[in-house]
This record gives sequence, C-alpha cells and structure tokens, in this order.
Amino acid sequence: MEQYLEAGDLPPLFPDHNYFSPSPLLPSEFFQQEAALPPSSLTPPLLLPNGISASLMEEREKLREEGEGNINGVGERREKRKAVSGRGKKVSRPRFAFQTRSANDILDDGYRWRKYGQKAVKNSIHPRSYYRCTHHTCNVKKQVQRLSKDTSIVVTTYEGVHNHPCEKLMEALSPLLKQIQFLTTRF
DNA sequence: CGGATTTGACCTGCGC
DNA sequence: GCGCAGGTCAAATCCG
Repeated sequence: MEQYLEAGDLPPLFPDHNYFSPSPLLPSEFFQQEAALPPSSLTPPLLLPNGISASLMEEREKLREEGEGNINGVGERREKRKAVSGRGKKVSRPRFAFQTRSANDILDDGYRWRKYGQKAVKNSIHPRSYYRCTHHTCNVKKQVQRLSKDTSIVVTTYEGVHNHPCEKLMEALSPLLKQIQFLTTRF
C-alpha cells in the first residue's frame, strides 16, 4: 500500500531538518513535481522498481549469500541473474515519500544506512542516491534526491518497513527506561 | 583492518 | 529489436 503521510504520522527523529510536507503526497507525486521525470517512468504504487518482485529479491539475496567467499566474475554474475529473472509474482511493499528543507542530503532518522548506488537523473543536475538499512535482517531501502526546481528541498522515498527498533531512539530512551525501572522497583 | 562509500558495468522494463 | 532510463552489483578505494 502506498501510504500518505498524515499529520502526526511523521517519520521518526528529524532533529536537524525542517519537515516540509504539509499536504500528503504520494512518492509518485513528488517525482511528478520534478519535471525531470516523464510520467511514464513513474513507478506504479507498491511495486518494486523495474517490477522486481519481493520473492525475486529474496532469491537474489539467497544467491548472494551462497556466493559469499568466492569472487564472482561478471559472466558468472550474469548467469545467476539470468537464473532468477522472470520468476515470482509482483508483491507490493509499503512506500512513502516526504520532503525536507535541508542543506544536508542525509537525514538523521535514527536508522543506519549504507549507500549502495548513485545515479544521475535525467534533466536534473542532482543525482539520486540509493541506501539500504544496515541491519542484517532488515531490507528497507530509501532513495534520496534533491529537487532541481528548488535545491533546498530533499525528497526521501522509503521502501519497506523496518523489522527492528530504531537504534538511536532506543539509545536515547534507555536512561529513561532505567530510571522508570528503578522507580517502579522502589515504590 | 574492517566497514562505508564510490563508481563503472550490468540488468530489466518500457516506449518507439 | 533497439535505445534509454532507472535500479543494483561489486571491485576498488577511502577512512576512522
């Protein structure tokens, strides 16, 4: 389900950024604002990019794990990709996007992200960056792109839901939790 | 030295 | 079938 952002349903922890999405927008609507992208290139709601299914992604993950330890050549990689292509049905993943007005591209949302790619976007001077959550069991992704129309605005698109607590949030809360625990045992 | 980032190659889907 | 654009991979490189 492609989600709208409701008031009070803000993404977690944006200490240094001015949240900037007063009206709910779909991810595709954000990119429609960005005239850089022709409507035909907009990803339909809830589908993975390029129509890759979640099951296909899982299969690729498995292949990557199996291939761990040996260095795969390009040809071998191609064979493996061929082996998993065209299978699985399209499974939807939750996606939502929002805008922030910030000089910094990287939002501190409390989660840890590893950058795995960057692509130049057509008709836009700013590249789009691709990030994956570093938590080993979590395959949430996000895309970060600065609007070419208004370069002070960063559009972040999240894909998937974290299956683990936010590290920074837990870190911030732990002294408080300890104190509560202490007080409840005393009284 | 290990984890994160960079970056060119590659894959896939889509429109013509 | 071909070319283009978006998304991903993984070797090389960087950095703490």
